[in-house]
Amino acid sequence: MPELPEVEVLRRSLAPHLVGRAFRRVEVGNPSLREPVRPATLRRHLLGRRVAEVGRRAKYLLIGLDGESTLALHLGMSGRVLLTPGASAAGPHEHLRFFLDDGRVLRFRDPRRFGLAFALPTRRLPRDRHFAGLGPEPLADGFDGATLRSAARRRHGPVKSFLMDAGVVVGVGNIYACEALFRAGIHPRRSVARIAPQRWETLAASVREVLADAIRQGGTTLNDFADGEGRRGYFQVSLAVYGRDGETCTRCGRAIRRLVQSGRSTFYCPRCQR
DNA sequence: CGTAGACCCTGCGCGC
DNA sequence: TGCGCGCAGGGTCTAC
Repeated sequence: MPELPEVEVLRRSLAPHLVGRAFRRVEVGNPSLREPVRPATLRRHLLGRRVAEVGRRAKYLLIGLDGESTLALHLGMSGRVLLTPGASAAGPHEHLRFFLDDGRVLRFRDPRRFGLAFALPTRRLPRDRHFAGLGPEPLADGFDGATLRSAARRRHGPVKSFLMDAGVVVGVGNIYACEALFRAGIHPRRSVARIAPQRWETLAASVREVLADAIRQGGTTLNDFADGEGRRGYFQVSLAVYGRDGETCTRCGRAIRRLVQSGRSTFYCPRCQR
């Protein structure tokens, strides 16, 4: 479900409600996410602490507590985080519940259980194995064509897989990789060794633009994405290629095609993308 | 070293 | 209606 825009939309929806709140209780249902949830560790870091900030790194939601500890949540493919007014019963696949001092409950639901939830001292975060190998944030200052071009040195393979490599740039998943390549007019199978410097600039700009547009429109709700208060996104109506196999290209009218790269579907326009 | 494929898990929509 | 298949927004590990 979530790429960078969806996590960012979630972050923005949660921040005003979480900042200043304290954690009263932590309940763990099924602890077997991608890595086992450790209830005792969560409680040690969270209980009695107040939320100082709600941040994001790559596709991780980072809830900072009193500047000392951080709760990291990753939504995997099917994760959702919801803030509800009261302590109603756990819904299906609701694996975590965080009870706040204002009576509200932060709930983590994830049917496929590819998600993650862990807490750690904030100062250790940069060296933590989940974050240590991550590339730059595409929406931060300094991300440009040169960033991508230098990451592509001594590499080969298709540009689409390259864009989805979190060591190159974070937050770009299957939807936005397809959309950015369409905007840049680059064929997803093109080798990174055969992209001219100017086209790297175009691609970097396209990545930033498509992510920013998606955030502005509340993210992409293909199935069930919603922010912390249950509001759905509407960027899906702006998707130019993703999921549009066989439909016409909005720019040239040719049929959008689908192919498979590294086991993932890729959608592209055979005329607009070279 | 970098890259491709299998794999983790559940739910949904489709064709038969 | 029921069933099997393919597919799904992510990331990691292994084999080349």
